[in-house]
Amino acid sequence: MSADGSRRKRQRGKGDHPVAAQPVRGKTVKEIAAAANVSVATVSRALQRPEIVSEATRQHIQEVVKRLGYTPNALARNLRTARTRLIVALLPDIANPFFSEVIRGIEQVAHESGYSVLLGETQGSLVREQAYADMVAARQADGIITMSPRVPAIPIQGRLPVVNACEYVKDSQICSVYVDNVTAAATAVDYLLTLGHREIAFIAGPPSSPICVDRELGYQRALQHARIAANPALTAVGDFSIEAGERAIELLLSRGQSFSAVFCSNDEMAIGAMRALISHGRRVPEDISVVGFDDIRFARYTSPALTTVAQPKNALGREATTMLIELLNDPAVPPRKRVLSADLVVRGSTAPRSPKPR
Amino acid sequence: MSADGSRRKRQRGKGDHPVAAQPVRGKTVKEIAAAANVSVATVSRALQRPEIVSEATRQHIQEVVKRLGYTPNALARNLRTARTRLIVALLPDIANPFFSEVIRGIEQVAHESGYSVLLGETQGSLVREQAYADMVAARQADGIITMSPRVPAIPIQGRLPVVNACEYVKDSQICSVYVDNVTAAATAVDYLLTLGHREIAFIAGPPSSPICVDRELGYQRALQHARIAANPALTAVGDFSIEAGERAIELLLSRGQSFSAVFCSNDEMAIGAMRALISHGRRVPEDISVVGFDDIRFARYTSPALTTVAQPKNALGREATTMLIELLNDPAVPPRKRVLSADLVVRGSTAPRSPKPR
DNA sequence: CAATTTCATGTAATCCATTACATTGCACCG
DNA sequence: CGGTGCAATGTAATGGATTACATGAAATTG
Repeated sequence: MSADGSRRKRQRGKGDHPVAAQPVRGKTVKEIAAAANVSVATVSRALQRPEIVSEATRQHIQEVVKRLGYTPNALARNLRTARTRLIVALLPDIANPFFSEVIRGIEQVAHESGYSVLLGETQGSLVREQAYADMVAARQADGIITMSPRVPAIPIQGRLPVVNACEYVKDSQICSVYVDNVTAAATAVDYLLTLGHREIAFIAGPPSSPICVDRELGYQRALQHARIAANPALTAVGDFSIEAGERAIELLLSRGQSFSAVFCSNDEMAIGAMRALISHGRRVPEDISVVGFDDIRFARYTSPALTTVAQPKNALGREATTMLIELLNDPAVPPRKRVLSADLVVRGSTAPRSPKPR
Repeated sequence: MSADGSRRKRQRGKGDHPVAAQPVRGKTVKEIAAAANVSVATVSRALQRPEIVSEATRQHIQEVVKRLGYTPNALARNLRTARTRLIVALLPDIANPFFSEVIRGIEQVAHESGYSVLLGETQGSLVREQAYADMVAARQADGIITMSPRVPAIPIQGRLPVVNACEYVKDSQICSVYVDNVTAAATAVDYLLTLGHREIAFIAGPPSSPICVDRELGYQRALQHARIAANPALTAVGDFSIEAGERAIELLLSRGQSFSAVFCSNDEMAIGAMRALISHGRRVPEDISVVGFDDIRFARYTSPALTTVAQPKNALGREATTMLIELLNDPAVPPRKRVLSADLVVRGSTAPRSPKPR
């Protein structure tokens, strides 16, 4: 039958992609068992729990495994055991250096606990987030750490194996780890106030993200404490990119309002802001002070070096992963939100308000 | 034979990790088939190739699937079909912005072809690389794109489903996509020469990476063409980090050799170099010109903005993925090395050699 | 109208490893 | 010496989806 075998009827849908002709399958336990003259069970045991196999058998099997170059099929294993020991970390944007440090923390804890981490870049797209989340529903991964302010829907029963890092969602069922953005932002603005600044502009992040709302809240709260009326004309909104920071400054300057300091919702926008200010002939920090948020690696290397709010990036990652693994080990642990604190790092981009403004 | 025998049953190896008590298993085709009053085959078909199932049945099944919240178990599917439609991209360092753009290119092509991409950060560790590569041997992924100058061993028969991007290995069996680093580096150094520089320092990258050797080669070749004797005292080696760039400058300056320009093997080291130069009272570019390599996103935002060699990052990623998918579809395609070209981007960190040096 | 396709669906084999349960053999006990 | 316990290993069920092959009904053909 099918002497030629190859392209039978093979009718295919239109949206389909070419299919590999290559069903190269690897070695199986069976082959190893045969070669080693033992049963499949013994081979499996020799590999999974060597201590319950006799010394001689174990060595013999290991030798055969090595000689034949056998790697157990993880799909079969995971199918059977219903665990993958794999965590997917969703990051909105690899290009954003803020996340790299968080990832480090995630990987550290994951590896300590015998998990592997795979990263999925979502570029803020819900579709992409959902696609990666579906891997959990499809049992290809055990859990998810997401750094967007959203939790994808996963149609499984019981607790969602999802932890929110850096961001958080209202849903009290979802574990989160993040910093106290209100306080952190207020601290930064307070610092500007102590430097004598009164007209402090604010470059906000996307309002869809709760942490951005919080940062704005902190900004307003600090002003309020100092009995300074909020001036909506001093606020611009950006999307976290360097370019957005530049555009925000263009906008602020075009409004004709004077200001002697800018607080930015993240470092990249601060970098853009500094650049735009300089290209408009303002000196940083002599004319205008700039403060960022995150303390990305490059913040130290801008000139002037950026004063910013340092998030405990590594700790955020570590803590999130710890929570996720806890939850994977025991779905009954109560959900919790863990709030870390962030510290202001003073560098060269801030200075006391100069006597003659503008 | 376990003379110890202490904890009888449930005895576990020492390196073991806690095991979840939760074998929460999801819905299965069987349940859906039962609920929809059809056979499992029909359910599977309705989901995989809807066009071969009758309109009515298909709709009915889809309704049931939705109602019951069913997601097919990908492990079972992949086990059966021996394909995962998953590509793992190994990147040495997420913190390095160079790779982000490459990843973009990878994801674009992958998605167009119905593949998902997962990223594995290796931090240059062979062990980590190997761990991710093993996923292919274990059939958890179809192929690998690696951005290190190494190809992990994968014990499978036939062609290794591996493509090297940005870097390349000697092995002619392995597909690679990279830029002509020799020419690119030479172009950059030529440019410095046309600006009148004669004493050009070089900050090399790790010599373990062929592309770094090539960049050094390009540097030397350009000097040679200009009949300038190579001066080993003007070369320092770094590991691609900003800090390495700073240290390299410290070293070069400490040697007491004068130089009016520095060519760096990547942008981050160039950023570090600029910073170190400035903190030593040298002006960039008035006293010393600096050139980088890669054209990372931040290169445009340093002050002065960095002159650098722009790699076609997106194209590198796209091309590598195209190759990999080709190879996955037909393991018989001949291996090839694809060399793209890189362009010099002139910005503010370079200037003609000033008349009075030092 | 009988013969032949075609279509829609069902039955059951298959992918590969894990593991509950069964079996064997030996040491040790009273 | 028969019985008990344990270590080592084997047999076979299991996980969940895909799909070759089989079947029956409807459509087409001469």
